[in-house]
Amino acid sequence: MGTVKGQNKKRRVTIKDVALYANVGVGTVSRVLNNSPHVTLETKQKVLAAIRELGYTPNPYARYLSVGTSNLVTVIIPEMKGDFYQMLLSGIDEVLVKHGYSSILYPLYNNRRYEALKKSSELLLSTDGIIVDAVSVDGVLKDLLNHNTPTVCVEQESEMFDSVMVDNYYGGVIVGDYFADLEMEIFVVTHRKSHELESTVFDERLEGFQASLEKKGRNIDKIYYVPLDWESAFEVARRIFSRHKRCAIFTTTDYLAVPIIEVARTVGLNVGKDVRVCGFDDLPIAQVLGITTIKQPIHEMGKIAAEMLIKRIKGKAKDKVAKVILKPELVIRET
Amino acid sequence: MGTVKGQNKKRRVTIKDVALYANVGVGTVSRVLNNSPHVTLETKQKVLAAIRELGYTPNPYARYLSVGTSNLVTVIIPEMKGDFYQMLLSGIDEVLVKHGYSSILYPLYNNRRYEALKKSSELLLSTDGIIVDAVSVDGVLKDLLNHNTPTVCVEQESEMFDSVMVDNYYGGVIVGDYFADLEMEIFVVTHRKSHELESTVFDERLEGFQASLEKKGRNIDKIYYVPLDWESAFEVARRIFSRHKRCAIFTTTDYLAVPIIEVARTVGLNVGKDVRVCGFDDLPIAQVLGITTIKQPIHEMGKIAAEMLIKRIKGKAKDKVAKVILKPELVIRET
DNA sequence: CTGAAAGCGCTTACAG
DNA sequence: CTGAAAGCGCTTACAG
Repeated sequence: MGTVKGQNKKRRVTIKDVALYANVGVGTVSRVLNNSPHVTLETKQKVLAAIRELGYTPNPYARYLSVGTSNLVTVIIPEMKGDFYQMLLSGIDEVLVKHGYSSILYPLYNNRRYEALKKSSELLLSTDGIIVDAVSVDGVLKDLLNHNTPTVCVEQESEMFDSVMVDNYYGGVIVGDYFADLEMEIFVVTHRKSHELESTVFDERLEGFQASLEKKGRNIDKIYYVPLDWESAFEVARRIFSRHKRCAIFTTTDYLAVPIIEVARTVGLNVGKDVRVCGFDDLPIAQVLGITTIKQPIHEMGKIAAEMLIKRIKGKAKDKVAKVILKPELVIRET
Repeated sequence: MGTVKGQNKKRRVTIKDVALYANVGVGTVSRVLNNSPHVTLETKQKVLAAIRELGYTPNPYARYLSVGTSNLVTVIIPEMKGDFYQMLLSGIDEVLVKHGYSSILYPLYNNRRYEALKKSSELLLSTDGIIVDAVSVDGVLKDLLNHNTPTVCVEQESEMFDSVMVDNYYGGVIVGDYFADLEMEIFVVTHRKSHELESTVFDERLEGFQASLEKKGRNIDKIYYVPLDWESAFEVARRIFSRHKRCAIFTTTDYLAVPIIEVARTVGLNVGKDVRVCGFDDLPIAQVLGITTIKQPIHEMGKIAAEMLIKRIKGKAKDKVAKVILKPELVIRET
């Protein structure tokens, strides 16, 4: 079965081997591989048999080189904890799949992964398109992104690429308007962008909140900055409730609201009355725990991003950079 | 800059253009691209300048075709919620990066993504190696995986590939031994594998638990099956504690323990006394909430998987399929 | 319907 | 140190 040519190194079986084995030209093999209608059933079966016998698998890189398209889209996200990214990605996938594309994920949740991306950026970023959530395309990713490959940004603005985002500042304003009338101390639990891979959305939400409060003659009594994990949020929550039995807390994401509520309830406070909590995002968990929050259309945002990208890929987009800004809204629940 | 040859379609600038522009051969351009030491500083700078002027970016697919290696490893996981995968991936990355590889992630959290994987499997799975967590390689992925590309399995056994996992059955046994002495009703909250993309670890843990209990003459009073999300776990928790004020609950992952404890505490039960809860995994959240649990070395498991894979890639592994089974251990905390 | 051949954009011995 | 050329494994007009 096919003379091994001299060396005993395993040589990959190629389309040529198949052609030889099936007694046809490589073009014909390629045609059955690509389901071309212009092949006799007979030859087709001959080729298929050869493929099976030889255990042939096509080399996609060669194909790509030839046709110049991978049907792959790279999605870059800053981390993968929580429900947010799964929701976003499912929106993206919904439209991508419809157009025959698949997505690969690249979470940039620490510096090591950033370094790895830089090293292998070429292959990872040479897909047909790129969607970047939160991680700054005009900043850290600037030198990695190729201006010629279609790119769209989510949760951030960009001078170079299309973008879709929720008006985070405005979301903060809504919460401020809501909290301003409450006769209690006002705290914020948020995450401050601490290194360049992180998102700025939390800061924007905080700014809007602050501005709205000021306008109404109130101010934030204290801001607690925490890393984006529950361990830290739990600690802060314990600290808060050991001193304060009555307060309103704005957590700039529902993710951080969960521990706050857990601790408040554990120490016996009446959440919704003595303690008021407002989150952001409207993650599934917010519905379960009855968290008052700012709803943003995550799934929708993913769909829009993918649609913008497809447009760019197909060359149907305008030259000008497009920008879609979605409005968030307040959802009042028990907390 | 550079005459457009006839048509006005944007043609990608290639190594040839650079060579022409810099007045050198393509081989030389390639050499500076790959940091070959055999280039004069002078020509190197000439080439670099040309690259900059022309805005050249190399085509990685062509490179791959030529050298036959991508330095990329594909990691397939069943979902991305919770801390587990980030821990696993960081273990994998730690050793991968050391060897010059980068990882791309493919979460298979729903059927659409599975279909997309099938469609684009060639490119996605033609990296230098593959690590598959939980999703059955001998089952659903069987026809997608190429026997020639190095592959290692995590959290599952395989007849074809190397694997590393924790002894989940034994972990269940430990919990059983621990619960058998408790004089209260025994419940289980777990997830049952409901479609083929999901993991079987929960079932294995449950089996071990059941076996151990039986041996000691006890049995599970009720098993609650839930989807792997908090929404459902919260519901079940409310159901349980509306009827039972005293019980021991084994949740087959810490992830499911969180809502249980939250609800128990909310309704005023003394968790650790009236209500006992034991989780599985020892996720960070388990430490924060003081959850008694079965600790499994997730990060370590990732490292081992990557090391096995590297061995296969370098051809240094034995022919026989390797299997590493790690032992879990009980960590007693407040609950 | 099918084969021979050119081409995709790189890398890498091989000469010089 | 550097250039010309072969080769990586496909696809796709072009003839037939």
